[in-house]
Amino acid sequence: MSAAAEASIPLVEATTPVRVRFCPSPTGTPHVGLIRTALFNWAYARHTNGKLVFRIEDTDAKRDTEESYLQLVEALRWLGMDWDEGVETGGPHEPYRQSQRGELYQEVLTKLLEAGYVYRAYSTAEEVEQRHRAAGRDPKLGYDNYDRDLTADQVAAFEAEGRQPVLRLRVPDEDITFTDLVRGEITFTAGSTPDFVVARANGEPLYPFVNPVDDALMGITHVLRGEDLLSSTPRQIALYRALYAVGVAEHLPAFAHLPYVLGEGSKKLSKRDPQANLFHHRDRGFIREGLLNYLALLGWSLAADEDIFTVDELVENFDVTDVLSNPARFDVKKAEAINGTHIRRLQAKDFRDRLAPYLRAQQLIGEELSEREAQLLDGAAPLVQERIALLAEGADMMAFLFVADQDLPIEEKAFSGIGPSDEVLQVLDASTAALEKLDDDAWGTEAVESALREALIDGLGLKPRKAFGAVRSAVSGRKVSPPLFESMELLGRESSLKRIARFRGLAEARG
RNA sequence: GCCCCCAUCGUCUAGCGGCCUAGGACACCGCCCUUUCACGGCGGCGGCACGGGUUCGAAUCCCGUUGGGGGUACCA
Repeated sequence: MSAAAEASIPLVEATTPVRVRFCPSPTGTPHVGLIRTALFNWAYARHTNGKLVFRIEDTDAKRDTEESYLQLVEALRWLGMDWDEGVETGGPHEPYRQSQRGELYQEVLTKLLEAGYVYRAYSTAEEVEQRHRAAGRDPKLGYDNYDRDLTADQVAAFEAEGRQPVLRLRVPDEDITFTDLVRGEITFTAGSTPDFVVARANGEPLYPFVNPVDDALMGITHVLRGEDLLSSTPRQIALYRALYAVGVAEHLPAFAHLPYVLGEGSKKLSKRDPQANLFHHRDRGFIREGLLNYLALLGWSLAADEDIFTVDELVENFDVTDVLSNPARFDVKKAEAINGTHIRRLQAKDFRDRLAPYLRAQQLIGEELSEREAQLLDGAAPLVQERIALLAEGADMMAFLFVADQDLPIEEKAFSGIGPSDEVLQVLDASTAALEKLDDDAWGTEAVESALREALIDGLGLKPRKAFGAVRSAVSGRKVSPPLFESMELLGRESSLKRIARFRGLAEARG
């Protein structure tokens, strides 16, 4: 167990086929930072033609939930990040949920214990602190490695007291250095890593143990994970060396610590913050192309003068070594802008299909599209596609088409800014007169436009900006709507006239 | 306290010793286009945290300071 022997664990080589993993704990709804980590792992696997393993670290029964697990799976599937081995799909290293790998951990623990890399520790936290005080050291120093070399008598005495020992790894008293793929060489000074607990007194193995053990067992070559785990790396390296010595690990994986995703201020985006919730963004109408593009931009970039790229371009160009080491703030405005660009790039049919669920969520259309609903959706989709950044906005913007004339909500703002009341009535009357002259079969965008222009611009001498405001308010109930004439064509003659009449009544009543 | 990470416009970033009087994107502000809102086009505002080195030359390398963040658990 000499230091030299431990240090001889081979590193992963450039030619080693890449095996990365995504190993979340199912505690709560998927966080965008976590998803960004998944994305980088996935992109790296695909870029290098390697494998992505999807493992679940559910060793904390108190916090893990099945619902959260299901959400994780749903999240990856929605975003199109497929995995080669893992939960749901299986693979050569099953099972992929740590809660089902207890026996494996016990075997490894036994090997380590027998080889002397792990030892039984009986000290309580209070005793450790007392010893620090007695020696004039800072009591907050952490474990003092006291139980490393207990004599047989001491052990017997503790056992006789009925004390249940935890298991600790013997961490070599030397500097631990490794080369982080995003940060370069990092050295943790000797003595800053106390012997840590690998298994509770009741035998349950802990995260700092099971995570590297599974990585070793599953042949993981590159560990791309959050920056928060950077400081646990020396412990893991120490463990890896021991695992190598007992034949469980064949190499030390390369590490890459990805920068944090920050929220407001300089704090890590909190799980409590709605911005952190992946599904919140989906519900608002982010599409996978847009969200993935934005998330990738948090720490990585494709080119100096282009922020927009496809998932394929990401995969083709992504390399962990290009990831920045400094944290990035999650900026919804920019995320939305990028999403809007991707929405505009969608094929008309594709856009229409992706919009439908958002209309359904607002109960504007049924499960099965009626002929009329399909017609409205087909007609209105191209009208909103270039004016929105989120799908939910699109549904919102075309909602007026899907409600009955008498039920159309008229926003308060729809009455303001469209001119004095008598002028509004005049505009509405002139519009009605002009539109009534159009037959049902003559009704169309062009015809409506020329009829209204003739009546309002030429007839009443109004500026276009002024002229159509009242009609827009009447037809859509809003100040802002998709293009008016197209909207009226979709709505139809009868409906358009009814809405104008209804709005006229409301406007008149208001005085 | 100790250990570790980070530091370019408000934000995300390009930059990896001379191409930088620092480029792009989002946001913001003008103007143009225009039936609203968007889209699109044009222009503007705005940054190398600070101090020392190294070098003919530093945003780029080194050291320090300051400021942020993380860890220091029988959580993950």
